[in-house]
Amino acid sequence: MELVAPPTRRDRKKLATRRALQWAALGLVADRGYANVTVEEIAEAADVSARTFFNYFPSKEAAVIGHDPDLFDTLHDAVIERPAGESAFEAVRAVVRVRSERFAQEADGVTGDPGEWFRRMKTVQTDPHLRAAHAAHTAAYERVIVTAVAERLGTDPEIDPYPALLAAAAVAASRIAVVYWAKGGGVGTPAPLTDAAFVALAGGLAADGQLAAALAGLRGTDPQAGRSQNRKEACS
Amino acid sequence: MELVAPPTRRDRKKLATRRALQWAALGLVADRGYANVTVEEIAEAADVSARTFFNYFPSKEAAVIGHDPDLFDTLHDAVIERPAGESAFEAVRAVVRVRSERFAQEADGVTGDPGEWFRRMKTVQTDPHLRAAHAAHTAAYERVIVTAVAERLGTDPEIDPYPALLAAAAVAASRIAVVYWAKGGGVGTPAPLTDAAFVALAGGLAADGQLAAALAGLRGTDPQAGRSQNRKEACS
DNA sequence: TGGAAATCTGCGGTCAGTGCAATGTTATAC
DNA sequence: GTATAACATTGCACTGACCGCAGATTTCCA
Repeated sequence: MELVAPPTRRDRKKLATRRALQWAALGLVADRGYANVTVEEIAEAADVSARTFFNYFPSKEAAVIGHDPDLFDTLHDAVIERPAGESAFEAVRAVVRVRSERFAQEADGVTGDPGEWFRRMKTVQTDPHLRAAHAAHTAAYERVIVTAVAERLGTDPEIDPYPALLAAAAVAASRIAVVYWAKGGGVGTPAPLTDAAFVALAGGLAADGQLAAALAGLRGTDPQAGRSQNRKEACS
Repeated sequence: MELVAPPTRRDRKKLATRRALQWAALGLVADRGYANVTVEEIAEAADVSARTFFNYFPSKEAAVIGHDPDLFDTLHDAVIERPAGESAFEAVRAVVRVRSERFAQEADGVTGDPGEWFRRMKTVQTDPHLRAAHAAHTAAYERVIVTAVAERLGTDPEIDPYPALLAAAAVAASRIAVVYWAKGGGVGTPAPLTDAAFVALAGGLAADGQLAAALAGLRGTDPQAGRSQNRKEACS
């Protein structure tokens, strides 16, 4: 009853194994830290052999991060296929916004436990090794946007820096919005924060005055976040 | 005759070994690709044991990327110690600008061969593994700026997203400026490009009109860059 | 000149990641 | 329903990154 091709039993098993590995990897790492979990243990928890693990993910990092093999192609196409009337800026904003929303949906979706999901996300942002892996992933994301924007504009990204700047701003806005959305407890969707970050970045970071509204939007979404810490504080 | 402490023989040897390892790593990787160079070969080329390699660098990547252990502390302090009259925006811009310039100076400095230096930089930007490592390094750079800005402003970066946005924009501007400066052959310093990227990012990405001047600045610096490619072109 | 301290190195070990070949499982043709 | 092709799983053996340790060597300083 699917749209394109009914997924066969093989496909279903494959997807299940993939999810099991990913979920096991995240869980174990959240419990014990990235360095204290072996691939063998992850595979064990998902009830497959260690060798099979590497048939699904190219590295231990990839399983924890949750690398979707054709996400990037999808994003590329999404930028290209936005209405021709839209500026590149609008097209990228729309695509990134949708991506943030879909990402947030996973918090509820994968299991019925958003709290567990947030715990694991926090791990990814905390562990040094995983932070590095995530940064690499984000950079790849950005590269996809660069080439898509250049293609859309018909310019050569090797010469025209505009696609690079736009992609950097867009990906940064998305990334920061999701982080602060999660810090605020993950209420609703990060889309308004994404928009606010876009406004802040693209509308003029320097003009502190005109920035206030956008930042108020970013801050205001998490009313329960304690302000006890909102004082000067050195962080080592 | 140094300012703080006369470097002892030990220090000099240590620095020399460090540089030798780094230069050997970059050279071998530029020749044969990251995956086709072993730590043992790098150590061999620098005339130390493989075990000693890991006394200098925590990983193979670090040697190629050229991780300076206390660069981040320096940058943190630089942001803090900018004149109190400056806005955070101006302070960060100044620090990032200086950093870009200093980075560019290495092109001539390390050896008398800037061409060789550019060849190796290109490798870092081309090889997937090194791109990932570089992205991770850049993310760490950005984190340092975030905490420094927050400290300077006396806000908590966990709550106030402004430091994160500013740092992201600054680091992105710096990174893109250096890349396009290098693509243009590395004439002069990347500082004007950094400024232009700052203007583009901070002054309003969306307003295509007002952006034209900044981008013209970015493009115009490499007059010899062939415009034969400056046509529509899909990049797979 | 004689230690004290830092550095270099070899050794043994763990674990990530890969190619290969055997085995098991699912899909398909008849 | 069975044969067979296609694909997935697994074990095995191997390379190479990386670390802790302990002994040898070099550099420093009194």
